Amino acid sequence: MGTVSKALSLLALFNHGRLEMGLSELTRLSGMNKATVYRMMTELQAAGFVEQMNGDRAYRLGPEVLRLAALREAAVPLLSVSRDVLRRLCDETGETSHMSIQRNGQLTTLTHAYSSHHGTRVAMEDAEILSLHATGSGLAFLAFSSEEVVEHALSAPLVKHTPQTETDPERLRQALAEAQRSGVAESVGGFEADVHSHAAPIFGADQRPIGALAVAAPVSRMTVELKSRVRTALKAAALDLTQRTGGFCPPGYPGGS
Amino acid sequence: MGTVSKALSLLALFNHGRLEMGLSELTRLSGMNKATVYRMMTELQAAGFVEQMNGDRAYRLGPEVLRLAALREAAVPLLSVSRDVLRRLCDETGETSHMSIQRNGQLTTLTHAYSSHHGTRVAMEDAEILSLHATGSGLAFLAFSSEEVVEHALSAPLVKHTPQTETDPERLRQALAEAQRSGVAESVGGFEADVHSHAAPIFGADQRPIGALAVAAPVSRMTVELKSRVRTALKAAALDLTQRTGGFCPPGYPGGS
DNA sequence: GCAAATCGGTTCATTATTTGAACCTACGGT
DNA sequence: ACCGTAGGTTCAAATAATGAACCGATTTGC
Repeated sequence: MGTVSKALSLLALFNHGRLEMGLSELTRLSGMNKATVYRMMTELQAAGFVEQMNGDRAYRLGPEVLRLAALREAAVPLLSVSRDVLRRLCDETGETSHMSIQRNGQLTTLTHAYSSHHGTRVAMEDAEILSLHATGSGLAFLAFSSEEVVEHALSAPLVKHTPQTETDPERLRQALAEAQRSGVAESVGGFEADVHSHAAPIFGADQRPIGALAVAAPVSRMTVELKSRVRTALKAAALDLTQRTGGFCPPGYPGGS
Repeated sequence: MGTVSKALSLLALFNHGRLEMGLSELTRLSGMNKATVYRMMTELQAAGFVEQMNGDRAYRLGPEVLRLAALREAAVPLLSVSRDVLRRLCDETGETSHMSIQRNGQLTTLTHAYSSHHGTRVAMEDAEILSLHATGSGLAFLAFSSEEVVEHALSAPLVKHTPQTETDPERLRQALAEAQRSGVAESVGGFEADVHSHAAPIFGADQRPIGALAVAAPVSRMTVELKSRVRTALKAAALDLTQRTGGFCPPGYPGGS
């Protein structure tokens, strides 16, 4: 692994639980030498990828990532299109919706929308990592991924996030088969208790899944009628998002050619 | 300069005019050896900072920058607060509004909002680099920056973007003095012909300016009445944004304590 | 109130990595 | 067939990364 990769791996250590980190923490988590980490952070800081605030010695992500994200959006308008699609998906279903993309074997939520239709709703945070086996999004993504990806995901230890989390590979494969048939995957309380999530995959220009679109509702509100409405709206929204971002559905995908 | 900085400088080459670049172009622009650039781009790609699409060999920014931007937003909610502030600023003035931040001596627009009040409006792109001497945003930023920053900006060759661009350092300093008094800077057709922009600075936790908030209108619509409304709304909006992002106005700033 | 631990930051000889000229193959234009 | 340019690869030489030890300042434990 080159020096550049090591430096970038420091950025990968940031997540929702660790929005700020000191030098020692970065050193511990990365397993690298303190001097090495220090020099790398100094270079990352000079480039604006991280910053150290007033007096505080902790590092946090810097403004340059915003500039790059804006440019990425200019090249591939995934977020702006998603926000539009999510807004309508929310309005149609009355529930929280969110979009996530895959990177490095992980699904990360990037944006979400809330409905004001109900007093209670499922709360979301952007940049959260979703479990592949325990969320609707994860299952929707896996259902249309290659066998190697599925095998890799299901052979790893399957975390039991809640008592309801399904961790039996055989039954998970059944869920994937069902999602392949209908185009929509679901998970009931698998990631967070009391949350029933439906999700459909988003495809890239190469017809492979790049992420997922999901609707998350409290278990108590998920009636047969709402399920039907969610599934219909979700399929249309995912197809819309795929097409408007220059993607194509694979031949076997139900509903969209 | 270390290897990491060199690799990150490759990312800095991306801008609105160059959303995608091939290996040769990157090599030429960076002035580095082709093999070096190739290895660095390979590492950046492995980390998800750039990607090469199907068959096409050109590189573009990758999905990892979106994840980092979402985390930066979680730590410092500048964009989300800005979008809210810009929306209202638009509604109040009926004109296009935008927000930009400073990085490395350059002002980059990060987000904007349009009004649907008029049939015509000033068009914006995110991630555009704003001239410091020829835009309201640039002048608003400089007006509250240190003397070294102002001197550095005004001693560099001042590009004449349009026939109306003011390039006389002496008169620009007068404009800065006026902005210091009122808290709002303006530029009439200095960056793009027929665009009249007003702007106010945004301050960080250290009381130094971090960027600017601006309203851009067609010159023909900028009446005395509208100017007055824009200036009032802008001052309130900039103060609001500064405070809601944890910033503080400097002692000498008019209007805000 | 003192000692030990921890923090961010720095040094410098050793070592491993980066570097770059040259080379390869493919492709499009003339 | 020739030339220019593209992306990608090789390997000896040169340069930059590394890490143990060290420093001063806080913080923690007792």
